Amino acid sequence: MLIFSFVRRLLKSIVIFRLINSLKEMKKGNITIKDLARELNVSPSTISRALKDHPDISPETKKAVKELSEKLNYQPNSVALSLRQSKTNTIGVIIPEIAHFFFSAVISGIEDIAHNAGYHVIITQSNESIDREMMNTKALFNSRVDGILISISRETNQFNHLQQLIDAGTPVVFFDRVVESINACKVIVNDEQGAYEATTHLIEQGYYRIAHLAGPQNLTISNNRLNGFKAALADNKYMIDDNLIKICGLGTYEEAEAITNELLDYRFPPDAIFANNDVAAYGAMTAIKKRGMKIPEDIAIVGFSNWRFSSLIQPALSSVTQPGFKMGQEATRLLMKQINLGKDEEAITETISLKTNLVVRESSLKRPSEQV
Amino acid sequence: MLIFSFVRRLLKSIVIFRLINSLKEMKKGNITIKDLARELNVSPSTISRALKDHPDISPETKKAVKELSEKLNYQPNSVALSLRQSKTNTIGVIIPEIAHFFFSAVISGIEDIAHNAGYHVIITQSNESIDREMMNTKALFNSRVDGILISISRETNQFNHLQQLIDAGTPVVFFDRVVESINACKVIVNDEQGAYEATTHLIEQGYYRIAHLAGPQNLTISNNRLNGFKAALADNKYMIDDNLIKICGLGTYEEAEAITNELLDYRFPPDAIFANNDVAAYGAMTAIKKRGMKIPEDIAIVGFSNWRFSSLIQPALSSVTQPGFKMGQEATRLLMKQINLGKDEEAITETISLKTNLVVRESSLKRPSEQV
DNA sequence: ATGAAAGCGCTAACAC
DNA sequence: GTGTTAGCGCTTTCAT
Repeated sequence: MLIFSFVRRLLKSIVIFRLINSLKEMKKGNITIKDLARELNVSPSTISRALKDHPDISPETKKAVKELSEKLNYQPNSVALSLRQSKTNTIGVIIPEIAHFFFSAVISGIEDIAHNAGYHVIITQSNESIDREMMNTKALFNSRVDGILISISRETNQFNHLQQLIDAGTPVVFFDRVVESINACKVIVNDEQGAYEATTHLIEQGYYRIAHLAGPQNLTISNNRLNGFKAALADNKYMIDDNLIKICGLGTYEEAEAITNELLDYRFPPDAIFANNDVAAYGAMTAIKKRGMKIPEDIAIVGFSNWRFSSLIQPALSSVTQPGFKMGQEATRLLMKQINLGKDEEAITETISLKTNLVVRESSLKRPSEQV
Repeated sequence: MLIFSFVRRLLKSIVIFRLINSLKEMKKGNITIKDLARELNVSPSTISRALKDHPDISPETKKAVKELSEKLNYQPNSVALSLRQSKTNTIGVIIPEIAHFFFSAVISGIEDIAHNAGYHVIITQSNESIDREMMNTKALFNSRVDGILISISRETNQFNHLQQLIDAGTPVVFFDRVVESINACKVIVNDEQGAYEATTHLIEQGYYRIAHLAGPQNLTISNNRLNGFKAALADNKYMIDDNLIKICGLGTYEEAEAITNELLDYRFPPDAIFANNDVAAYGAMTAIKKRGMKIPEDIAIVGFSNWRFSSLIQPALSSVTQPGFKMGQEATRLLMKQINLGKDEEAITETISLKTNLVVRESSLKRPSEQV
């Protein structure tokens, strides 16, 4: 009688214990290795080893551990792991703007490679502000990301925060908007070649008075594009007419519109315009349309493209597009290479230059000879 | 003499120690609280407290600590913090596709709110695959993110992984593509109202035979849009002609093109088309153009928009656009609310329905009365 | 084949 | 006002 009662109480307390236990687990859903250990009467280390198929562990133990972990839906805590191994399996990305076709394509490429390599991707945007870029660099560093991919903001004119990052040993890869003066891995678009191709294409189509709406000359990309433009003219024995090269320093489409109007007012106006970017192309298009002129019958346009206005101009105009997805992929590959570098191997500082794509819209380019 | 020599040796050893120390720090750039403590001959806890302006710490100590931490550029290790507080200050996002205008706008909205709340954002994409979606859910859970924002993949037809997540206590907010059967926070677009507005707009412009290219009727959104369309007709005392409602089940533009051709072959063809999505709109546009008909002189089109084809149709056609940025913001706000909920407060399960925007292109809509 | 113990970097309850 | 200690969850020597 007494024994019976004792056993009953024991059972009851066990049941209650289990109940409380599972309730607790329900509530915070965080089963740990300790929990498994307690349940199976082994030490945490055994669980840890069993879960990773360590050869020392007996098959029975392994089986038991795996079954229980399955049953309780044990999920390892990556944060603890990160702390232990000083490795987060996470990379950080800093870009000027997310909702931008080019950059979202880049992110997609980054995620593609990172995911396959077992890495997470933390996205931050600088919104073209250097302050925010600095905050993001610091925050990502504090999160101990294993590497950082960055395209600098338009405002960024000093680079201490980036140099510090590199000096602290964080692998960094720059893409698209890179810092010339920093010795690091970079992935860029071959703007010069893109501009060269676009201009050559215009020439091949028979255009002979091609203007260029250039970007601010302190930006490397603007300069490269201008150089590509000039090189194409030179290689085709065209004269370089400085009156047909106009710098749009503000970057607004109103400016481009005004400048295009100047060009159109020439006694011998251009028959084609190569625009440094889509904003300029849009401005040019606006000016032309307002005059009741037709594209491409009266004048052709090709522009480097970019998201903000692309939905407005892409269908109408030919463009030189940047390979965003590929850029994301290549940058991430480069980063992975650096991350997996042995401690004592020397850092790599490769620069990859990607080709642009020339997208020709029939409606925007015709041989003048085919015009009425 | 002897004393002098001793002092010199002492100084020398100190200098060497410092040198080695700073070299070590240079190499891995990871100054810890312990390092600061050792340097200042205080305990780590004092450093910790001094850095967070704990009232117990003397002003002098605080000053010394802050100066040193500044000098050595100490950066707290967020991983350790996360482990300690079981809080990562990170939220996870699972979307079908990143390089999609709508979704990148959503991400941007998410990052906006998250950043201001001091959170990081981890982006993962499911690529419309349920397997990958499940992997991502698990990986994010393992990373112990403080909450998850998700738009389910097109393939997702069972929801255990999501229900488990919620049961485990992870705050979850669904957006755009939500799961009806799960009780959780959701942010959606009011498709019915959007369709209603677009249709009403066509009616107001004087169109009187409006066809609808509908989507597969198992998708809630298609159904909602169809309902909005019908409601607008009904409210304007238009007859609902089932012959003018065509379901495009495949979702290809070729299908939409073929169906549009059917419509155009009617003895009394429609004078306007309201397309369930941009693919359908594009198909309709193609069919119309191939017949040499003009938009909108011969027939008008309005479509729900979405990125893939938007650069092709947006400039030409009016559209109903989804507020991606705002959706990201609202979803994140909702998530933050849940995260900041006291342990014992009951979960919230709010649903927010956002308005669409009707974007009217002059070139795509004219009063028939103004036609020749 | 398994356990005990230390430690990744930080904080907070508890001493003194 | 400051130090000691324990512990977040996990791995990994070193014992046994």
